[in-house]
Amino acid sequence: MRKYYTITELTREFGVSTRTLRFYEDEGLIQPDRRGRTRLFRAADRHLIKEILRGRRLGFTIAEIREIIEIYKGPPGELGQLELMMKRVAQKREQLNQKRQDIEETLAELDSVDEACLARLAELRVGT
Amino acid sequence: MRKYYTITELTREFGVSTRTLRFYEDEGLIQPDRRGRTRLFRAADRHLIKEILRGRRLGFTIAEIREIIEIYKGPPGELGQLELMMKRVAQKREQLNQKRQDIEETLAELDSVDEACLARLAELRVGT
DNA sequence: GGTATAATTGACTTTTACGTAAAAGAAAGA
DNA sequence: TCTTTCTTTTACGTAAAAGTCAATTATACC
Repeated sequence: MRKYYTITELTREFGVSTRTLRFYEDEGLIQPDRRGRTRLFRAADRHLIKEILRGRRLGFTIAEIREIIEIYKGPPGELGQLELMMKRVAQKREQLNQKRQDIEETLAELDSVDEACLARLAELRVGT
Repeated sequence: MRKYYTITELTREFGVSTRTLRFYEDEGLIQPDRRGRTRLFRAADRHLIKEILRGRRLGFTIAEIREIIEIYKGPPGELGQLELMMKRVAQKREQLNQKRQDIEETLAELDSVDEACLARLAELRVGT
């Protein structure tokens, strides 16, 4: 287990710019330590970055990603808060299910395009 | 089968603005007919809009959505083109598989959050 | 101790995907 | 005919998510 990661280590690992990581810090998504003015990222920050980029790939906005991250921060103690949290989880789950369905549909269409291509290729080989 | 849809019919059906549909036309994603200056959308346009919005939900940019739409336009005749097309299909499939994996991971984390919530609820009921 | 190398902040710019407002034509109902 | 209700084009505006550039400041290596 390493203690700290530098910002450029992480930009290389994840293929993002330093500007991006600083932007995520400004947005409050990560809170790296400091030694002087230099940022020191811990494993927790690194993990958060992974989750941010995952959300980004799925087309979530920063605001939506923030929601997801706050959900991860663990269940609160109070009853009302707990119910609110579970409602949010249910909402996110619905969004994700919608996206999953969108993916399945798109993949199915790509499959049929692929088949059509193969069919056309076969025709060409026979010599249309 | 209806012949034409007006722009507002479609905005209501899909919950988007007229500006959005005109924007998609400017971008060359749809090509509605005209009667005078008024746009008349056919079933094919309506179907394309569905696919555009599906891509949008998945976080694809307009450029990426355009790529997908051009793939749908059916296999070309020439060999080189066919191979290029199949390569593109394979690329899109990879992107979608990545997104699917992202979704599964996120859903799994939401599941464990949910469990933690339920556990905490049970504790509260017993009276911690 | 000088000189690359890496990191910082701050400000300005850019791109994407529309929103919004203005001005005007066309169709439809009272 | 008057008034709504749609629709159009043109043009400018904007929010999100960084990119880019400049001016500094440390750090590290030789």
